[in-house]
Amino acid sequence: MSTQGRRERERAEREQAIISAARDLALAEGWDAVTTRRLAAEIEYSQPVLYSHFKGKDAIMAAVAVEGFAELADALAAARASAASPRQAVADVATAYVAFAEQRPALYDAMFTLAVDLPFATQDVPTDLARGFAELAETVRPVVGDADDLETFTETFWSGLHGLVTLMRSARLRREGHERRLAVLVNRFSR
Amino acid sequence: MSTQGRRERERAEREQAIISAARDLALAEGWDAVTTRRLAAEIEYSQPVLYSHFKGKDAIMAAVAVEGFAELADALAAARASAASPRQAVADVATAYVAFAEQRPALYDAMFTLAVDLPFATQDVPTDLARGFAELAETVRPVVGDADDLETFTETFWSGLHGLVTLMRSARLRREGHERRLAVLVNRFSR
DNA sequence: TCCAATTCCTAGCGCTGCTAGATATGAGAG
DNA sequence: CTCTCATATCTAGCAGCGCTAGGAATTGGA
Repeated sequence: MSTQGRRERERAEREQAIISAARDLALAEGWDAVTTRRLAAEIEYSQPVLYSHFKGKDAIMAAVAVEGFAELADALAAARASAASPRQAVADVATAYVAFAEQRPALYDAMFTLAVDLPFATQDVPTDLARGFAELAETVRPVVGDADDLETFTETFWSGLHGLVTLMRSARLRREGHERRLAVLVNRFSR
Repeated sequence: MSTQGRRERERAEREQAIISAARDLALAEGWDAVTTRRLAAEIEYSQPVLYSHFKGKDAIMAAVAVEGFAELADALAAARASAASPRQAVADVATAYVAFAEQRPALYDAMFTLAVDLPFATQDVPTDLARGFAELAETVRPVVGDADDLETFTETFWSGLHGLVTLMRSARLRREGHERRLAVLVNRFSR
């Protein structure tokens, strides 16, 4: 009866191969280059196999995004843990957030601008996304004033980071003043 | 010799008709519904005519975005002009910015998240975009501290607004706490 | 060894942005 | 008034997309 176990394992491996291929291709050439045909060629199976694992291309992107949420949460946690002081932690976490988005732009897109629908309805996505959000919240907790509640404050700070990242990436903001803008944001949210 | 003048005029009218049709269709059904075939049907010409006016679909979206920059600048100017005090102006302009984005989501997308390439290289886009940015800058001028320079401060504030809008629109932030988040942002950037 | 169920692939649908080549239109010359 | 030529426009089609129906191959159990 181990045959069934092997099959399930192989199936799981193939599913992971699809996600990895999509991720690699997206990071290397952008999401427009990630077509179902190229993906199928990459995993050395035919196109319809993809649809036995995922409902469609959007679901594949969502799966890639899920991995991204875990990575982002880890990156933020590491930055917070190694910070010298609570105030420095805010700056370090902000820098880590921006660095994550800049180094994996396609991944960040999948997480926060594309694939609107699916992942937020499932179960494991909220876990990792919430973990990242919690890292952000714990980071700013020491600096949030009495007037604001933590959740609202965190969401607004997050929006600031997200805005900086996306506007710069779409060339609406020049790279040039980035450090200064980030400093202004951190400074404004640190008292 | 007025025939040539008439032709040029008709051609300009047709170009405007293309832009308007694209805009209306995008606002009504989203940019995915704006196909070159539907656009051609809308203006009652064949598809290739579109390509005698614009280099491609992206260029059409860019032209729609250009109109949007002018509208946004007007909306911000109106909000600033009617504000009771400098501090109130910051809140009112922020509200106007968000309202603009929420009421014309497809237009906002064309301006700030899609069509990355073209418009920022031409001449007339910077004009209206710069006008909107200048409105924002003049609004926050009274509240910017001595430590920050106006341009950096404005860009960061803008990023905050953009982040709030986009995260809410992609359902990463619930509509619910929007007013509180906007208040936090305005408050943090008003002293 | 044969059957049935599962797995997988071939082929194709309707759509997209875009374009080459043919056709219709209209202005100016004789 | 007619013919010619340039311009404007359309028909038809290409290559690619996401996705799927139906048949072929493979596999496990009787």
